[in-house]
Formats: sequence, C-alpha cells, structure tokens
Amino acid sequence: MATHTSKFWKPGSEPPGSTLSEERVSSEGQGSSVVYNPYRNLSLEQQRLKLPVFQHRTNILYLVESYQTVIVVGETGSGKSTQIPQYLLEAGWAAEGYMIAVTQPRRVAAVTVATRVSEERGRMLGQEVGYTIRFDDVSDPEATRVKFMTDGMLVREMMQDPLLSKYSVVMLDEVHERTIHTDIILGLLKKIQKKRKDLRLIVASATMDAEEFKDFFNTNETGDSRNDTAAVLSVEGRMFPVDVHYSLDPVPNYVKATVETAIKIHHNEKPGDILAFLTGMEEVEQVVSLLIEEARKIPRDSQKMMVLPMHGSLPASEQMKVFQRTPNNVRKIVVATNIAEASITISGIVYVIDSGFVKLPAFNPKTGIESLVIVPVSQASAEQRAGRAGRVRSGKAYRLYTEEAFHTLAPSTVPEIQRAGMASVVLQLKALGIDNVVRFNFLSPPPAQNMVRGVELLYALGALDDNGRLTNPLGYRMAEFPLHPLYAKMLLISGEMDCSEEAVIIAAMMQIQNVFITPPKQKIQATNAKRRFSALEGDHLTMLNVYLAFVQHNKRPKWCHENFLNYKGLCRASDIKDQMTRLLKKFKIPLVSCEGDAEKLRRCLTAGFFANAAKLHYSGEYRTVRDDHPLSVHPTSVLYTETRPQWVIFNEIVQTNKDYMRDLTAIQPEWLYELAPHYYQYGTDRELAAKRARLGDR
DNA sequence: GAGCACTGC
Repeated sequence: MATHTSKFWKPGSEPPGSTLSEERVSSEGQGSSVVYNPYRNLSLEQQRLKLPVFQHRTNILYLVESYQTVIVVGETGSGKSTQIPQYLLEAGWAAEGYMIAVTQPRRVAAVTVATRVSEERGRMLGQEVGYTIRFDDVSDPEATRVKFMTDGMLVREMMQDPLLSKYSVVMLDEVHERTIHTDIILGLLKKIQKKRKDLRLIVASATMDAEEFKDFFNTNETGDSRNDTAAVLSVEGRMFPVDVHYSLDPVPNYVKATVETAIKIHHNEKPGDILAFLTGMEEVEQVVSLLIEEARKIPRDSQKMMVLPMHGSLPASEQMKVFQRTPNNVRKIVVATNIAEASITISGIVYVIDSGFVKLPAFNPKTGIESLVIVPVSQASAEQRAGRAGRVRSGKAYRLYTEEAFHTLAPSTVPEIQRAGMASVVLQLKALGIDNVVRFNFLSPPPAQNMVRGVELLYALGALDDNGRLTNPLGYRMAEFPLHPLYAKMLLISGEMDCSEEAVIIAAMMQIQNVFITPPKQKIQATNAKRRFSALEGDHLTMLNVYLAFVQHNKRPKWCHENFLNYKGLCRASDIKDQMTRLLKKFKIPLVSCEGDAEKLRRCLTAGFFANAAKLHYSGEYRTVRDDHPLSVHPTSVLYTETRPQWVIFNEIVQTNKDYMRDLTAIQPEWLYELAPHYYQYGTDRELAAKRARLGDR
C-alpha cells in the first residue's frame, strides 16, 4: 500500500517539498511518460513469479479448496486479476468440462486482462482463455476454460442458466466499485451457494471493506470460526509512496485553488505530470482556459506546460491526446472529471490535485426523477485519486480540503444500486426467478421506495400482473432486452403498430450519447448541420433522420465528419439495432416499415413512454400529466423553439437549475387514454390526486 | 433562450 504522510499546506502559498520524497524522486530518475517496470527484461514466466500475489499462491488455493467464498483484498499492481485465474486453472478447477468465470465492470478491462493472460499462457486468445462482452464473444464453448467477461454479461448468462452450472469458480473483480451488476451478482451468488456447495466464489476488492463481504457470505452461525464458510486474504500491491498534503484552511473556491496549485507545482516541483480531479465538463474547461492563460506567461527558456482537458463528452481524438508522451522540457497537466479515477489510466502522473468533490447520480422516488448532484468524495475515492500519483514513482497528492474535513468524509461511496431507478433491476430479478424483490438479499439494500416505484412502473407497462408476477409473454420478453423497460415495451408493441423497422432505429439511437459534435470553433456550422436533420415532430424522428442518412451515405466516416456527427457512436447504434432486430425476430414480431407515416411512430413511442407525458402549462413551461411536476424543454432538443407542442412525451429528465426533459416528441392527448387506459383512467386532476393519495404517492 | 459524472446489457 502507498504510504501516506500528512502535511499541512495552504493553496496560494508554496507547496512544501518533502526531503524524503525528493530523494526518492531523484534516485528513481525515470522519464515522466515511462511506466516503470523493473522486470521488463524478464520473460513472461519470470515476470509472473515476481508479482506480489505469487507469494500467496499456495494459500489462495488452500483457501479456495476450504472455503466457499474467498475475499481477496489486493492493491494495484498485486497481479491478482491476471494470476489468480491461472492458479485456479493450474490447480485443476477447470477440469471435467468446468469453466472459471472472471468478471470486470468495464469492457476494456475484460479484453485487456484476457489478452494478457492468454499471452502469458502462450495460447491464442479465444481458446483456453477467452472473453465475452456485448457485441464481441471471443471464446469457444468447447475449448475455453477461463472466461473473462463484463459483470453485465454474467447477469445475462444467469437468466439462461440460473445455477451457473458451467462454472466451478466465479471471480468477481473490482468489487469495490459496486456497480449495479456486481451487486445483483453478489445477491444471486449468495442464493446459488445454498444449492451448489461445490461452487466457489472469489471476491476481489481494492479497499479494506473485506469484513463486510465476509459477513455477507459467511453462513456460519455457530460462533466457532473453524466453521466459517468465508475467508479473507490480503495481498500487498506494488505502488510507490504518495505524500498527501492537505490544505491548511478550507478552500472557498476549488476551481481557483486547482489553478493556483497546478501553477505552484509547476514552478516549484521536479518534473512529472499533473492530474487534477474536478466534477464536470464546465469546471474542466474553466480550469484549462485559466491554466493556458498562465502558460503564456512562462518565460521562453523555462519548462513549458501542456494543458489538456479530459472528460466523457470529449471526442475520441481529443481524448487520445492525454495519452501522448510529452518532450522532456514540457510538463503535462491533465484536468479531468472522475473518468480518470478508475476508467482510464494516464501514465507519467506524479502529482494529483483533488478538489474533493464529485458529480454523482441520485434518484428521487417521490418524483421518479434521476439527477446529478455535486457531493464531497468519500475517503475511499480520495485514496483512489491520490493513488494515481504513485504508479510511476513516488508522488504527491494535494487535497484541496483540510485533514479534519477528510476525516468527516464517508468511508466509501454510496453504492450505485442505492442511487438509481429500480425498474430495470426489478425486471431482471423477476426474470431470474426472484419473486419477492423487496426482500432480496442485497449487500446494500436499495431504499424500499425506489423498489416500489420500479414495481409500479413495470405494472403500468404490463410487465407485471396484479400479483407482481412477470407477465407471459410481455414481461419475460421485456426482460430479455438489454434496454430500459420503456424502450423494451415500445419495441415489443412496434410490430402491431406497423413501424418496427423505424422503432428499432430510434431505440438504438437513443442509447448513444453525443450524436451531434460541436467543435468550439465551428459552432455555427455544427448548428446548421444539425438543423438539416431536424424533424418537426421532435428528437426521436430527428435521430431517425440522422441514422437513415448515415446508411444512405454508406456509413462513411468522412460524411459523418462533414456533418458533425459522431461516427463511432453511429456504428455502435448500428450494432445495437442489429441486436434488437435479432430479438424481435426471435419473438416473431413482424419487421414492418411505417413508410414515412410519422403518426404511427409517435403513437408507438407513446405506447412505451406514456408514463413520461407532459402538457404545456399557461406559464410557458410544461407539467407532467401524472403529478403536475413542472418541467422545461432541454436546450439541446429540436423542440426548443418558440412554438411549443401542447403535449409531449420524453425519455428522461436532467436536473440542473431546472428540471429539463431530454429527447421529446409531440403527441396527441387522446393517445394516452387510448394506449394506456389503466394509467390514465382518471381524467381530471382531482381524480388523479385522489388516486395518488390512495397509492400513498405523495 | 442554455447545458451534458461514469459505466454496462
């Protein structure tokens, strides 16, 4: 583990240098963009033996043999992700036709770890070692013994094979990230373990919350630890020490403090790149422009600064820039959102600036609205950020808050499953045979209200019957779609509404972000380009126009570029469209075109999204039909115009200063009563209020 | 007239 020594320091003053760390820096003497690997000249086999986890090989195999669940706490660089699966393989856990599954929260991780492991074994990827991610299955049902996959893929597999009968061991990696999928798998595996005593589970986490996992999986109630069914093992990492510096006083403005701190580091500290964590794109751009202003003041013969933004809505080409090496006399300063905390790794970082804040989604069960809120980071998250400075050599982390403030932070971030809408989760659990979802054994149970809200929505969509059971065939089919239930409903009804070909495209297009690219220097051209695709009916038909034009121009990257469209995103939409089409064929839903009849499509959208309906209020804003909640049109919508339709349906609400509806289509009010009579059976506001009161929904 | 943490099936 990286050692942390706390020091006091005040932003705006000179950051203190540590004699100890200065010595370490000079003794390492590494180039700033080189990942330090002291074993790079050894063979792959020799490198394997040098990893910290190797010392624990025998013990790990013993524990897996003796306990149903083994929790492995291992820091970055321990080698647990690549080695433990191989130890299991070598010890015979994949004999007799059994397989070993290893899950990762992200697609790239599943692919890179699988690639590394197959290299180490000297075999071709997709044979003994393979991976399975959505749209890319590089595994062989006969030959593959170790399969790396995304956690979401394992949930899908469990719908087909609830006891995971193919596997002898399931290893869940990066469990500390607590994705919704990982949490679902944890609950399901606890259940499976009762029926399959032979199945082994390895829970790998980077943080010290091992006891919580152990208590969850330990079924021993005798009080005698010799009967435990779960065990914990810690594996040391291979990281360099990071000195942590706290702010002496609370920082009134972390955006300004980030700029000041970066400048001070640049002028006073040894070479090494800087990574700063902020909460959103706007803050990132602000800091970048302030730093570029400062960079201009640097004298010609001094070390230069290269300031780069890093956030999710940056085009791929811009994102690539942060990975490029910089010349010796240039210091790279990457200003990033949380994307750099776990999703991407930038080499050469020696200094980290932590604003202490993060933007996270929250769910309000009263309104059913998901929003993004800026909140203080957790201690675990702050440690993760600081750790980003210790991958190349010893580094320094500057926290823009006091040490006292750090100790008041929550130990770990609230798991995603407690902060999200539950409609999809409830649908998936029901499909997995969990009848009583409210009493499902979650490691961290979501608020009951969130679950109730999810159940209500599924009932309204016709996926659940009066007894809360999955309906046949609608509910079962909806669960098979890798989409939010609202889209699944729309697609499943699109056949009988004579527009399934177009509905599939719309559903696919709605899954990708940033379809339209707006380069800051060509704002006007980009806006004009977007206007060419705009449909009067709303955003859904606009997206349909974009996709149809993309196909008409043979999916050419050059055409996308000229029209300010996200080429990679459109390719992804094409993959999703194909997958959805396959599912519709499987359910024998006819593939028919509406032949340009927009009304058919708008009705079909209403059949899926009737719960998200709003009416224009005399104030000029909209109100939800169901509970009179005020809403505005999002500025990115094509319906963000002077003349607004009286009635609309929308995909989602984003909450900033106001509650904005995103992705809208104009509808006729009578369609609501026609297509969702059960939901809108009470016509007047007063009757609606009465119904709400009875449901205890206020 | 004004805004988009990050994944994943």
